[in-house]
Amino acid sequence: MRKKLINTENMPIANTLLAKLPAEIYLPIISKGETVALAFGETLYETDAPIDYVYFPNDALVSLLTTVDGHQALEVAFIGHEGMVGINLALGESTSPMRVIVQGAGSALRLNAAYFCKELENNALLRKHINSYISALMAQIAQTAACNRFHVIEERLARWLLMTHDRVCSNHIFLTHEFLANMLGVRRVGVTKAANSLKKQKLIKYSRGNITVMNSEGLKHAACSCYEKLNQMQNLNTPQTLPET
Amino acid sequence: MRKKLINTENMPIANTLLAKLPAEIYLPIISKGETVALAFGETLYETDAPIDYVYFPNDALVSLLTTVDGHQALEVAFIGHEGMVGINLALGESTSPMRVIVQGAGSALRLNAAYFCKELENNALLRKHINSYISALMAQIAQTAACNRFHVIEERLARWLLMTHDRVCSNHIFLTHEFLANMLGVRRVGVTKAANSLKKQKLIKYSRGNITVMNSEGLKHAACSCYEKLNQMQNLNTPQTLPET
DNA sequence: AACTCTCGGTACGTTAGCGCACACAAAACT
DNA sequence: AGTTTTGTGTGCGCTAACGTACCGAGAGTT
Repeated sequence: MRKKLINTENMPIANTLLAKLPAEIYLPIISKGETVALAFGETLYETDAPIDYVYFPNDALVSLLTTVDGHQALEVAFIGHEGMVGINLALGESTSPMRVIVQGAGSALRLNAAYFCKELENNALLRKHINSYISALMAQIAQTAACNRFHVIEERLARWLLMTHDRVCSNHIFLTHEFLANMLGVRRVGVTKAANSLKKQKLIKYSRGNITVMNSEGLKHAACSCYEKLNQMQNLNTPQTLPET
Repeated sequence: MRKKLINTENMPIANTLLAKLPAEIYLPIISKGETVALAFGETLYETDAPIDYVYFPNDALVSLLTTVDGHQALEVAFIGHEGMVGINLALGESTSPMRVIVQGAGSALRLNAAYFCKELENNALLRKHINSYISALMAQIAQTAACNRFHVIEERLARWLLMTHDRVCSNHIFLTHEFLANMLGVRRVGVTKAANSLKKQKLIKYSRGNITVMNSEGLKHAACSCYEKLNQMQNLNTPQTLPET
């Protein structure tokens, strides 16, 4: 697949998983990979399809989805700059058990599968960090599962918007209700109702796919406790509030 | 903690994850561990508590649980002879992100954490198998999440009973509705209603915690498709039907 | 300017599951 | 034998979410 490449000359590594490694380790890795633009809606892996590349998102946002028979999709995990996409490769599997899509356009460092595996084998520190991330991701999936079971749509929507908001580092999010419904595993109408309620509380505003977070502090109160919990799991400290629009 | 040890002289290794390894690898491992009896209801790890031992269940059954604020527990994964308990250790974490309890009494091979880590480091084949299991477990958690979201209690109950039934290799299961409610993340009354319905269909019978599977084929029809899917993920072929009671 | 498409709002009847409370019988304890 | 505890059944009102369907307004197209 053709990819738009990005000139990385004067770009900081925004992926914090890689950034945790010492420069002498991540620099060669970066030089071997390429920074690509991931487009909104793009599918990185289909269910059970081979993993050709792994991705370390910078400002891109990626979702892991499960599907069941006739139902919609359901997001089970959320990957931003704190993580990596394609972990199954690190576990010795060549395919992805889930559908993986780009949920927020942005850039990511892409490594080809063979190189990544080789690097992983030779580099204990990299392995250590990746393993630790896998562990966190599992915990995240489990927490999300409980959240989906117990919390109402409005709380989950608020959480979801916040998590996206934190990672794109902008008050603007481009997402339709239809799309959100697929993430949350509910009807579009359900999202519309919840979103409307948040709008009435002046926490967000939106129009035809353009969502703006107006009051992120307020949104935190509207969200379930899973927001804080998931942040802690990923060792993300809740970022400082951006100037509101 | 004191543990009832079991004489393993003439016992086959029933744990199929270990059994997949060549004898020259698993025999030393077994000799270094001890086969312990896990009692029903026992907690192996609390949330975020250290992992002192890992377990390879034989006929014991273990559940991974998440909890959220005021709500009940929710089972996110199910581990029997096909797996191992304490995988986070294999990922370099010393604590368990979830509560882990014994859901079906039985025996398991127990290894202490330090020995397990050392063995894992020195033994690439073991590592490979464990990693592959971790990958399957993640997929299982994700699938269970979707199941909990989309399927009705009765289907989920049927699935759950079948999965237990398959692993204990007996038509008898000792479990109260109360307990099941905690696994499925629903009210006890919800379980009672679903169980009653299955009973009326003559698929199971029960009385005060003693559940008997009467018609496992029928139960498969009552269960959601996740049953088959989860079995495939764990490379379990659906076991042959036991003589019905 | 007319057309089409996409996105969001609203409405209606239905239902699975909730919270709660009470009843009853088997088992366990004293 | 009497008392308490535990496991199951039932009932009632309530609500979040469902399926479905229709409508209107912005945005893009020709």
